[in-house]
Amino acid sequence: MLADSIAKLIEEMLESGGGQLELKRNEMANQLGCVPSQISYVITSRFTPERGYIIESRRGGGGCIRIIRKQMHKNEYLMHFFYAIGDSIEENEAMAYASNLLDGDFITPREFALIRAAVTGITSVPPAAKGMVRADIFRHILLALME
Amino acid sequence: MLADSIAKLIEEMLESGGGQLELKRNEMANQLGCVPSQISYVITSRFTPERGYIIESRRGGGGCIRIIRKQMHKNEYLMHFFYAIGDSIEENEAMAYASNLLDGDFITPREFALIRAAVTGITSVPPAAKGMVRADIFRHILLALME
DNA sequence: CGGTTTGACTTTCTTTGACTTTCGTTTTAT
DNA sequence: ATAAAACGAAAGTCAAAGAAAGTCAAACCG
Repeated sequence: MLADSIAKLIEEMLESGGGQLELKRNEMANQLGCVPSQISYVITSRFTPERGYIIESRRGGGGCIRIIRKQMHKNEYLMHFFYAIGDSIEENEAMAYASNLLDGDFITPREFALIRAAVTGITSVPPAAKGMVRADIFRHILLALME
Repeated sequence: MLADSIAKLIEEMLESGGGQLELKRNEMANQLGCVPSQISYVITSRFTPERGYIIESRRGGGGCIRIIRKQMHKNEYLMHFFYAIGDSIEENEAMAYASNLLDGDFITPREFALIRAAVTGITSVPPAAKGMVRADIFRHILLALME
């Protein structure tokens, strides 16, 4: 469906733009072969404030639409962990961090279990490298939690 | 009887879809030569929540009906993936599995993002070994989801 | 009578296009 | 040279048409 593929495109652009994007309505509509108001429809029906998006726009020559995915202060907290990790981390350290996240209601018990599975599930890596791989994974997970 | 054969068809589709399916009501009715509301009747009379089914739908252009079997049994479904993985898996394969889990409501969007983070976050592993590490992690995660 | 079948009608979501508003630029009048 | 007017290029709005699923009551078997 048209609306869905536009929404997907916008989400991808948001992703690669780190939560922000600017688009030209007419241009986009042209590329997708649809009428410009279709873009408006998708934005107003899918990227609403209730779902955590801020929309700004400017009309006239050189106008555009900006979409911003709101992020909460939670991210600052997560960032704190992100920098604390360093480039290698032991299993128990990682799980201590995860416990903090759970305690602070930043993750659910299931998500906690999932993180433990990921962090302890790297059996096929040489022992010397495990710490680095763990840190890798954990940092990526933190980033995912910030979305 | 009509209702029974529709129910049978849906059950078969559920089976081959690993417990989930998406159908277009009008299309199906057309193929079976019956009125669309007959499909609705079968779904509401046979695939009820009490019998372990989740029904979702969307109206309008491109709309559809999704049926998910949740009772019989989550772990069976997860096991299916567990064995399908093998001892090495590519990123896109892994994410395809994860998408299925998401579609089937076995994981939340956040959990999906978390899995992606784990699966794509193993940058500090020699390319040749990545597949194995990924498979490791993914299997562990599946086990975690089974509780 | 109880479960089926049907079809008319409703609701929801999508698509389109005509018309409006806003903004930057360019032209014109003083 | 400057202020006003005109123009064109966006985006906004809205209503109508279209596409699908939902509802419900009447008719129809068993």
